Parts: sequence; structure tokens; C-alpha cells
Amino acid sequence: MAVSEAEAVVMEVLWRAAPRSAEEILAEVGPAQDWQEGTVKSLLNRLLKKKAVKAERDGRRYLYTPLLSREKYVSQESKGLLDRLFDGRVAPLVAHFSEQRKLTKKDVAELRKLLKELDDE
Amino acid sequence: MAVSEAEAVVMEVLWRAAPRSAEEILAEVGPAQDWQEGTVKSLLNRLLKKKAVKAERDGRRYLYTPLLSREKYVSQESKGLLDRLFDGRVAPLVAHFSEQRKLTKKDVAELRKLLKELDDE
DNA sequence: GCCAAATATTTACACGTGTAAACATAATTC
DNA sequence: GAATTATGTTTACACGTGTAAATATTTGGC
Repeated sequence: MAVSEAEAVVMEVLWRAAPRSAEEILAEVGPAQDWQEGTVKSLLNRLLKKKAVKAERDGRRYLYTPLLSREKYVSQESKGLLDRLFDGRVAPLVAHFSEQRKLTKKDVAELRKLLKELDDE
Repeated sequence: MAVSEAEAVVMEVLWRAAPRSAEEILAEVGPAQDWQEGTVKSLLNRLLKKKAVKAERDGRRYLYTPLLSREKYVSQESKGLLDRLFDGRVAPLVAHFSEQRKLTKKDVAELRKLLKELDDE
């Protein structure tokens, strides 16, 4: 089953650094999300059930570590969107952002570089 | 409230051509989705409630027309993904697909062209 | 050894979603 | 005009999600 959006917030914390305890996760995410301890615990337990994280006892608490990699998660999410909305093709996606004026100068520069590098292969 | 995934399937049909009746929508989508009539009706009613479509009577049935444009929907979805996973920036997204070898030759050619056109502005 | 603090586990609850069955109503056909 | 057909409307139900309260358990401190 898929990792939900709230669960992904917890995963992001763990992807930044792991292993971590529920308390540490709350400390990092609490301010932004305004969550209670119980909320984080529930999310962690659901992530455990989904095998997206594992837990190991550390004294009286657990430390959580991702089993699902960010790369894999990002791939799934991105591919989903691409397939659903852009017929699986990248260029139309970029064209869309271009039309929406969502390409920054930095984006354009980086895309140029990226394409150039593709040449050299 | 957001248009859900099953609802979006119905929207796609209406975006291809509208107005359309529930029956027509089912005919187009049924084979792929294996839905019953009632399912389509429910989805249409939810879309009505969300103001994503409007309905006008046509004899004994209704004809449905999108109120939410595909452009707008695609923008919302795309921006959501971009913000959640790529810090709102397009180049890293494309880099991701590049690393995953998801860029076809056609994509690359189109991206080149797109960048060239951005030059001429 | 008992209490309080820290932590985990269980249970909850409202809402959205996917999926339709059941029911209502209106028009059509015989 | 009664039965059938087409269509819409209401209700349902299981599951996931966001959010947590309630409860249980462990353990460190006295």
C-alpha cells in the first residue's frame, strides 16, 4: 500500500537522518505540522505496517530507519503523475511548466547543462 | 476539495469532449475501468458537489460539462508534486527522470527545441 | 519495591474514496 | 394505463487518512 502524504512528512525526516526516535521526529516536524506525539506514533506504526520503516529497540524507546528509499518513493510518485497527466512523457511536463512560467533562470541553465551532458555519453 | 483519482478519470472523458451524458461517459470509460453505471453516477454527483462539472437537463437525462479546466487541474497536481518532492524546482525533476533513464530520444529532442525557443524571447 | 515519568500500544472518530445496490421517478411501449 | 425501461437519487459499506485521546507498560529514581 502507498505511503500517504502525512506519512511522507515523517519519511522526509528519516531520510534526512536516521535512525531516529519518535520524539526526535516530533521535535523536527512538530513546529511545522503542529502535531501531537500520538500523531507521530500512529504514522510510524502505519509506516511499520507498510514496511516503509523498521524499528529497533533502544532502551525504552524505538529508533526508526527507512526501508523505503527516497529515490524509490520519488520515482513512484513522479512516474504516477507523469503517466496520469502527461502520457508518460517528460517533455510535455516541462513544456507545461514553461507555459506556466514556472521555469526559473536557474532551471533553464541547469536544463541546458543537463542536455549538454547527455550529449557526452 | 480536491478532485480524486477516480473522479479525474471521469474528468478526462469530459475534457476530451463535452457535454456528455453519464451513459456516454460510461461507454467510453467502462471497458478500461470496468465500472458500473452507478459508479459513474456517484462520481459525477461528487464532481457536481465539488463544482468541477455542471449539469444541464437534456430530456430525461443530464449532460455534463467541465467547470474545472484540464490546464488548471494539471497545474495543481504538477505544482503539488514539484513542491513536495523537488523543492518547487523543475530542473531537479528532469534530472531525476534523466537518472532513471526515463528520458526518451524524443523527450530530449523536444527539450532541446523548447530551450532554444526560450532563447528567442 | 513503589511512584512518576517516559514511552509505546490500542482504540477512536470523522471524513474522503472506491464501488455500487436499492430505490425513486419519468417516459415509452404495448 | 400497466409494465417496462431509462435515468437519476439515496443510501451503503469497507477501507484509508488525519488526528489524537485513552490506556498500558516499562523503567529510573527514591
